[in-house]
Amino acid sequence: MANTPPDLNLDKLDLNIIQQLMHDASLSYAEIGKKLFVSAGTIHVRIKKLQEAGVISGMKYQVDLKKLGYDVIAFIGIYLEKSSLYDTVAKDLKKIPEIVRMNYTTGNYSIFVEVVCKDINQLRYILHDELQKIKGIERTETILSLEESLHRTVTVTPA
Amino acid sequence: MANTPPDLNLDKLDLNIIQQLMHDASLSYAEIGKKLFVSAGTIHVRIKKLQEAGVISGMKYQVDLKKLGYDVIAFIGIYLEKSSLYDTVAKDLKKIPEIVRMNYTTGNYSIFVEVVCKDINQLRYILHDELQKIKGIERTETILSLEESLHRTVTVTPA
DNA sequence: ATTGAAAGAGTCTCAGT
DNA sequence: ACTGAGACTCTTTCAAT
Repeated sequence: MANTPPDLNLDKLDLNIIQQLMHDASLSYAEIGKKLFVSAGTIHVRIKKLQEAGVISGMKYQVDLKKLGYDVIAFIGIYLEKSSLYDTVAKDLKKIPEIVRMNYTTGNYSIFVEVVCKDINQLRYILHDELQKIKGIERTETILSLEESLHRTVTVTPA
Repeated sequence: MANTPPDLNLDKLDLNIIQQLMHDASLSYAEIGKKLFVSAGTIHVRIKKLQEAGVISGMKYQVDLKKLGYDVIAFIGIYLEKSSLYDTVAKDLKKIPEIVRMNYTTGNYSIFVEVVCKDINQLRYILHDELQKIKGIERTETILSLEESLHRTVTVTPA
């Protein structure tokens, strides 16, 4: 359960590169280098090192899911009959493709998930048909997002 | 308040391209084209069209925040004194850089936010010092993530 | 709308410092 | 560990279909 070894000896340059790439992965090495006053080759070496260390992994396009008809974002808090059922329930939840995120949590809920789906009917289907079938869930509480007013990534630049 | 015009006339090819790129933006046009049995030029034209329509926007690197020392993910449900205070409270919340996501919600809470920070001390600081200062917040409820067991994106491939 | 080829830009490797 | 230049690959444009 111990955490990943924390000290990767990342210097200011590494953190600055990460900060750039986590916001825009399309920047060229030359562009990043220019901003940070080093050559494109150096940026290349650093990025390779960061990838090998697993600090940065793949790049993904941002997709506007609303434009694809996915209008509903909901958060669902799940109460378990026994908290020892976490593993088995988690396994079943993962099979539902609309569940995009799942956290084991403290507080009221044992499991907290995020669902993205097309409309309220589909959400009802997930809540009433799919979740009800899973053994070990006592009850659920749904928080429906009416508007997502912020979605960004944390700033990692050194102080 | 009306939604974005839904019909962009996306065909199967468009959806397949989106599906590929939202998982791995580093694929070359030639690679995607090979998988989908069209030329690289066609992929290029389609991606350009999708970008202009805003269906896909920038690409971002995935960053392992744990390896950078960000060990804490928490969800905070916020109760407002009056729900009309949403705009002004939202504006103040956005100033806190550790708040990475914010939704206006139904259910128990009026506002639901996600926080990413380095340790529990920093979380306490955000809860006790930063949030307390914001006018209009009645109280908050914190859900701490002990483990993130799933984080993926919804599947958009046509049925 | 799709294709294939040519021009331009970016990545990757490596010898030198 | 950083640099700069050459080899290679990818993106971008465009004339033809």
